[in-house]
Amino acid sequence: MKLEERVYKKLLEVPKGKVTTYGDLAKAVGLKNGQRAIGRMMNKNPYPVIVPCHRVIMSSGRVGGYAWGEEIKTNMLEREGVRIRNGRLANPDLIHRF
DNA sequence: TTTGCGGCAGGCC
DNA sequence: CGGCCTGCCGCAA
Repeated sequence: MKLEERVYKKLLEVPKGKVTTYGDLAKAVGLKNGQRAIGRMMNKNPYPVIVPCHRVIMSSGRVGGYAWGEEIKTNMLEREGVRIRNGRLANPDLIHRF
């Protein structure tokens, strides 16, 4: 199974209302410093909507980028119950742990 | 808080 | 097959 396959699968473990970070996701699949690689895979997400790539944010707490626009990403998160304040995650407890 | 540079998979020569 | 470039990051300075 390709790495990206594992990444998407891993991401499906993140429940609605919670998020994860690029770094954590990278490590979850065996990459020590593959945050950027993860972001790239998300960007080219072959399974839009099915894979909740909008639940992946930066370790700093900032929302991070999104192929369809950061606003869309933020709205989707808010709609799932993840509050965002000025581009930042309002509640750090919402970060899912693998 | 902003800046710079390291690190990684995948696609394209 | 090898090298170069890109891209939703991370962290130290």
